[in-house]
Amino acid sequence: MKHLKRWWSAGGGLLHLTLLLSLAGLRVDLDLYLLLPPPTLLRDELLLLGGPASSAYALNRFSASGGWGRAGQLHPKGRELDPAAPPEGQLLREVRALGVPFIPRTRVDAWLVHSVAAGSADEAHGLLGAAAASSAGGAGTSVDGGSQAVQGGGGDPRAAQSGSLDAEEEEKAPVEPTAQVPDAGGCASEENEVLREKHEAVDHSSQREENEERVSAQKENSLQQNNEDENKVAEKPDWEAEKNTESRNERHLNGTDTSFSLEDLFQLLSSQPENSLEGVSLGDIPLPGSISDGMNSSAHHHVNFSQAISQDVNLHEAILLCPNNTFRRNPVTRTSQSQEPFLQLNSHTTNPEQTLPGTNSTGFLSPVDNHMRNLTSQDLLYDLDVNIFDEINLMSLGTEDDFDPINVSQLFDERDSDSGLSLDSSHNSTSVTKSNSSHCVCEGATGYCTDHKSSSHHDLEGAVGGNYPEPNKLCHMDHSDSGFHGDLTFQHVFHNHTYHLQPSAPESTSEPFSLPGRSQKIRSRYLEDTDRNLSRDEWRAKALHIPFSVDEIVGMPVDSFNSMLSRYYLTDLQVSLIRDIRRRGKNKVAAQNCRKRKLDIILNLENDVCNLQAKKETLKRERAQCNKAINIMKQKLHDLYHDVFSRLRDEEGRPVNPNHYALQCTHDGSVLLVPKELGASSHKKETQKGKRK
DNA sequence: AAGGGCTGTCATACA
DNA sequence: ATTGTATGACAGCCC
Repeated sequence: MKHLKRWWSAGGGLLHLTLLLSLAGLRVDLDLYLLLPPPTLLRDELLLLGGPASSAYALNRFSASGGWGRAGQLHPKGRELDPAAPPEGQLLREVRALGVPFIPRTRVDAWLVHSVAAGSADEAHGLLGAAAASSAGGAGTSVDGGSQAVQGGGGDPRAAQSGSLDAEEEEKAPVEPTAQVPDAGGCASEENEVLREKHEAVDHSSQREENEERVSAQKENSLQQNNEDENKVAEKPDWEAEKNTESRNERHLNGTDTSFSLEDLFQLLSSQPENSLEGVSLGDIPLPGSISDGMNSSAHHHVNFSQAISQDVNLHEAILLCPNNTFRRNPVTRTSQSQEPFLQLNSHTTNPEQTLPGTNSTGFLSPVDNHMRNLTSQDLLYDLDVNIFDEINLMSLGTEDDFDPINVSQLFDERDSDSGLSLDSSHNSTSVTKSNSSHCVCEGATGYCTDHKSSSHHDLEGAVGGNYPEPNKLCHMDHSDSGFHGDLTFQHVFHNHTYHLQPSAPESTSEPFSLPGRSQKIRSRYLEDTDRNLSRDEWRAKALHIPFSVDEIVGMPVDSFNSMLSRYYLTDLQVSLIRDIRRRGKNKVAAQNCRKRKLDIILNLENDVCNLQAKKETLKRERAQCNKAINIMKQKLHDLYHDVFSRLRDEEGRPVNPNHYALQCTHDGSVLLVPKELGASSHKKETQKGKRK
């Protein structure tokens, strides 16, 4: 934390940092995510360092803060900004106001957003805000404060600053510590204190006063204007953003990529005097290619910035193509190692110097860079206040795709509550799909999805885990392996788009986003619905940043499952949750099978009943027929009997009385006329003899 | 609003 | 002892 404070307090260092953040903000959604370890590892490393960032601590903070009180400061619904909400960071709110997933997936991502938004980097806000807004609104979705900042930055740098500052003040004004949010009140005030400290670290009081005056005047029109901007942007066709991406990809594929790279930006910025950098916005930078072309019209500012920000690929190109880059690795190797979270931790520590070789060459970021270079990973992690990490963690949770902190808190608090959502609910047609992964692959060498739809993918799939490779493909985690390589910082690149390509995911369906003609509102609605369709376990896994998908956890063989648990460095809480997810998932499938089986049994029994009833009717008919035949035969026998007796005569010629005599058949086939008494007795004797035999 | 169906989850027993 | 499976019971959601 002291390093951070040093950064904040040191003017030049702060400028460098803010510029670094600004530049990183161009790829906050990408580069920093690549360079930083997953929060789990951060927390674990903190735990190893003796820090209180254990899972239990996190949970305690979680519960102590009123569930997701802190995270609740972040608007669960991106577009519906609550003016009374506590400060969550201007940039964050701007981005979230865009309704697009500018999502800090890592704690440091969130920290970047949070820190910059805290007001200590106002001079960079024009850059970062515009960059973030453009990054988030890469598909031409910039609205609200973000668009204001961007539009201001496009024409006049000062206007860009003021625009972003205005937007910031607009957002901050209603969220003063006295914000009337009961559930997050305590946390809000606490966080506001932190924000205030950060504000005091950098003196922008004069600007703030000016802006506050403007805010009071513009406050009334802000919401209306935001709505207008939103509607305006919402009507922008999707093909516009896709067109930019396609053109960029085309240029990249043709090897004539003249697009604006971060390396260019570094050089441009480094060529500027440090003092003048404060007023630098992207609008001042002569952006080559289509970007600069688009800058001619202020009406296309946010689009141009989208283009500029969408050059995130070029950051990787700048890194990958750097001649000093000793950590470049062939894609196969990177892919093979792209799934190891632990390596992301290493990449985190190597981030400052290894991921920005161009900055070293230019010496642009030397103060910060040197400072960062002197820091070990433990220093960085230990110096960063654990509370910050927890905040960031919650923020990152809260900012991920309309994340509803209340829901998550309920997920943890109310074990008995049922979401009523099946796993398949996330696999329905509205689920985020991986069909867009091909789009990501086309992004070029980085293979990273830069548009917001891809970002949402990462949130939905990456956070929960997406499609990780089978454990046998995973690199074995070895903390003692200090010989990490900087190229591991790119693991997420391949990791992300690789598991997007995994065809095994049952939820893979065609993404509606790829359909032309759909409005941004539909997209946002779609994202919201998609998030809502996340099952409880998926939310839980997402909340704990478990790097496996629920389907994987459930469907994995026990050997692979145990191997996976042993290979990954997971907290007890994560392991417990994974086992619970597996148990619940298995049991859910078992219950489904059980019910299906029960239904089948019932159906079979009903069929049996029907068949037996039919058979019974048939047997009844047969019995009736048999009885009828028997009666006929009886009648015939009776008639024959009387006919025979009518013809019989005794020795005196008199008719034989059938009541006194009976006809008896012998074994030799002859028929005897015997008196009934003798016949009865003889019959008895024969039967007795037969029994004796 | 009541009720039935569906689903997820838990507890328990058993293999 | 652990794990998976089966099933009754319960609760929540939806129609």
